[in-house]
Amino acid sequence: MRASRFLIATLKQNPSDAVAISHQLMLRSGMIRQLASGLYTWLPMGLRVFRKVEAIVREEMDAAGAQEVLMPVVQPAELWQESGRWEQYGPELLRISDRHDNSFCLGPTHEEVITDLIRNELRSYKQLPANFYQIQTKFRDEVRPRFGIMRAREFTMKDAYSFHLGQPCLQQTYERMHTAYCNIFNRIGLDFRPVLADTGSIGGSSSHEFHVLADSGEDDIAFSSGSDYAANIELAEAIAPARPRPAPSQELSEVATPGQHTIEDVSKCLQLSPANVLKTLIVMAQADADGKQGLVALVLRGDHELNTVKAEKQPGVAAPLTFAPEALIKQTLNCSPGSLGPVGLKIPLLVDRSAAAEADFACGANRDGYHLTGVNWGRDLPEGNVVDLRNVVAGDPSPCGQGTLEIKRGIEVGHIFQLGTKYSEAMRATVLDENGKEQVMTMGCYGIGVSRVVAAAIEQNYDANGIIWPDAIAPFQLALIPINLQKSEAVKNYCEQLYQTLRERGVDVLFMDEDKARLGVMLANTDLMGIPHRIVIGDRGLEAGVAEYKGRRDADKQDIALDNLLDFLASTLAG
RNA sequence: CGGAGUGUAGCGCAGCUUGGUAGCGCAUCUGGUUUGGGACCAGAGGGUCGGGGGUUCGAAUCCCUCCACUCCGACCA
Repeated sequence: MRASRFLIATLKQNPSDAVAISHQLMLRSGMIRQLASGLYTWLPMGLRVFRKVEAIVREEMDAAGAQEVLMPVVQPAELWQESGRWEQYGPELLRISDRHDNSFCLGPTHEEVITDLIRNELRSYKQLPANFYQIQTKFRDEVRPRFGIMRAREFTMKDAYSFHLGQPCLQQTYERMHTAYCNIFNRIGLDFRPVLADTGSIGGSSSHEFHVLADSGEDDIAFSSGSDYAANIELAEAIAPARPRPAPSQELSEVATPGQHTIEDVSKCLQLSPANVLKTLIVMAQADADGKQGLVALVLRGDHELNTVKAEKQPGVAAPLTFAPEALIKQTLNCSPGSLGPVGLKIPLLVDRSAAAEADFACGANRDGYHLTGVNWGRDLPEGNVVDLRNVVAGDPSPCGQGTLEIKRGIEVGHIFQLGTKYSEAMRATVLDENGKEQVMTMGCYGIGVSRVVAAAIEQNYDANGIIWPDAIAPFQLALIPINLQKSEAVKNYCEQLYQTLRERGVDVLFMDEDKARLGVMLANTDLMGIPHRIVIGDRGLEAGVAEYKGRRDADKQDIALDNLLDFLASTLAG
């Protein structure tokens, strides 16, 4: 490609409303422009990257035996009513009406449409397993779009849906997709991890997320130092401490702690470590048959953080997890939240494993302005109902039994689920089995955020000068930069010839052929755009028989003999 | 949805308190000088000052109202 015929829309200044690195660099390098909140146009430069990601995803999905389809973005309300999600899905689902006043939505995902298709097209168990995918625009009316492409309202997703008779068959395809996803992210060249994940609102049993590791990620991922165990922190199990609980050594006593409400205040005041001060959180209980909601107390060590996903899965706890309003706590328990404790509390108690292993601990006295010290489970209050309630922290023993946990930030770029029969059941997607009996199909679904991968790749690969693309998805592999193109016939002839040769060899080369372009501007632009390799050709070099080469990550440039240049590039670009 | 903020040339901003000819830097165009790491000189073009309403002789500036966008939080495949 000739730069003179290609939109290079780089910006020197950073647009003021971009915060995330990828958002800033995508705007500055001329990859995208914002149209409205959460809506972006892909410029030629950005689209080249996008297409390369798409191509890799497509190749690996095809190789894994999936078939490509393309389903509409606009979907009839009837299908969503059939699955029950027309009501379940919140305002994220953009609902629209046509001129006949029929209801539709913009698809945030395509389970309903594919299930509808498949129930009509597949009749026999002999056609299973089957896996269909598409690369399609999705729309989710996010409460707060942010970070540019990373969390846009309109985005592109590769979504695949598999159909099976029975769990074992689903398991096989699931594993095949797991492998395909690893292949995809390896080929793109990202540092990523598959991690165990919560299934969230899509439902189903087993689930893995694929995370690109980057400090700017929105998710916390827990890894074992001793095995390949990795899980989203939402899910990572905090196992009970290995050491047995020490025997009580102190007497129970009540101390005045006026005005001390937070764990920090109380532990300072009592001169105890926060780990030895238990906190008591009051949440709403599941409604009983009459629709009445009581309260449940959650007890954790002061230095630990409540894991809401774990808490709302506990029997008796309302989902979604809702903290009890302060007024209700005062009315029911006669005490403010800052002085609550598990001793003598008249509501159900759920005790975190680590909290249950504390002896001689402090906690609220259930009397405003007072705390208890020297409290011991079994002696001063009944052993509670001990469960896993907290977020793991770095240094915790890994639930796999080997090593300790380490925590890193990740950007979720892929998610695979075993859906089971949630949609096929609701929408009666069945086939005849070998006995001629109707069987509901078991489903899996597998997503990759194609547009988000582009942003995530930047979050993981940039420096002060701009983007550093992994070779596999760079908009151009090589920048060809002439010095004094308009003055030097020698430079012009050499570059034109090299450009032709490289094109014939299939190299994605960007020839910076604009007459008046200055060297500094070209170098700054190609760095900003993240082109992984560059060659500079000037009169001095030509006279000396060399071209200057620099890799985007290299500290120094190097001279390459012109005789050697094509071979050098062939091996460098391949590697 | 709660809190905060911003809308003035393609981008980044000043001007608003105290109403009186709409400015600066970058970018763009023309001419010239330059040319080995984001040049310089001279000139030019480009604005419904987010929209509507009001006050006033006069509104970017004061008042009312609507809209858009951003940030923090809550939320989230």
